[in-house]
Amino acid sequence: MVVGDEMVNDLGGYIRRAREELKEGDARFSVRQVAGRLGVQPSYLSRVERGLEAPSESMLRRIAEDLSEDVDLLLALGGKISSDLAEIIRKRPQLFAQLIRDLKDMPDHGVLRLVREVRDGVW
Amino acid sequence: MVVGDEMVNDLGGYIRRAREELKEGDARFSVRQVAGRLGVQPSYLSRVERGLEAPSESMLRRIAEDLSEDVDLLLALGGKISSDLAEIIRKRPQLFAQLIRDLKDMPDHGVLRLVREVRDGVW
DNA sequence: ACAAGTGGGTAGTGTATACTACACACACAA
DNA sequence: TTGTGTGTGTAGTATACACTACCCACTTGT
Repeated sequence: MVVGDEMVNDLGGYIRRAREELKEGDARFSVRQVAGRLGVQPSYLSRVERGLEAPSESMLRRIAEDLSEDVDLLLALGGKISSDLAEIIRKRPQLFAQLIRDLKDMPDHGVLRLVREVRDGVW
Repeated sequence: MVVGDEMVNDLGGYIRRAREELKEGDARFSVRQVAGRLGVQPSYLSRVERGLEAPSESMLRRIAEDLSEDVDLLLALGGKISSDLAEIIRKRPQLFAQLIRDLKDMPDHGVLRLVREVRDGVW
């Protein structure tokens, strides 16, 4: 046993709901078949969906792809941050640390405006 | 043995330089004494400084404090991201993912301008 | 000569991570 | 009633992480 038989977060529930939804009308989304495509044991996927296991980043990526879910969201629910983002931050740690901490309490639409500004090359 | 006796990054060298510099004029910054204050074995600190060990986040925080170094920088050199930043990102993963990826290639002064904008509440 | 301090070598340890292997109980269809 | 599919329970495992404990060789001051 791994995580102490205690719930980890709501990653599992999210994955389960996503899979079950896909399963309506497509039998290829049973625990067994998804697990098969992921290359893991069905019981493992089952435990993940019940929040008893914390999958690795690469596993979460495979799950996200198979279920057509957003990778960053799934990683976040799994308590991880995409390694490419981590690398970007690690290259300029103080700069990004400052920015991110300042953005902590900014509402979504504020951050989004910033994103657009950057995108449109206002700088 | 832990890391395979191969260099991990330049975290060790950075720490060593910082410590040696402090040691000029203050004998309280020998490997032994610093290790003592950190609550670890001298040989462990020695291995860290030679890049043979990857210290935990809390250890890096203690080191940074003892040597008056920047925590975010040391964490970055150690391949980690401050857990408070990670948490901020995990709360709005897609939003921050987009922003950070867009900022990847922006020069420092560009990001800094953004930081100032946010700080001055331009939004 | 000796003590005290310097950095370093080697081995071992407890705990967590990220899984696998196999078996079980139930439901439904042929 | 056989077999095929569903999800799940339990146990075990290989590897990595983050250190500790102890010993060693060398230098420096008295």
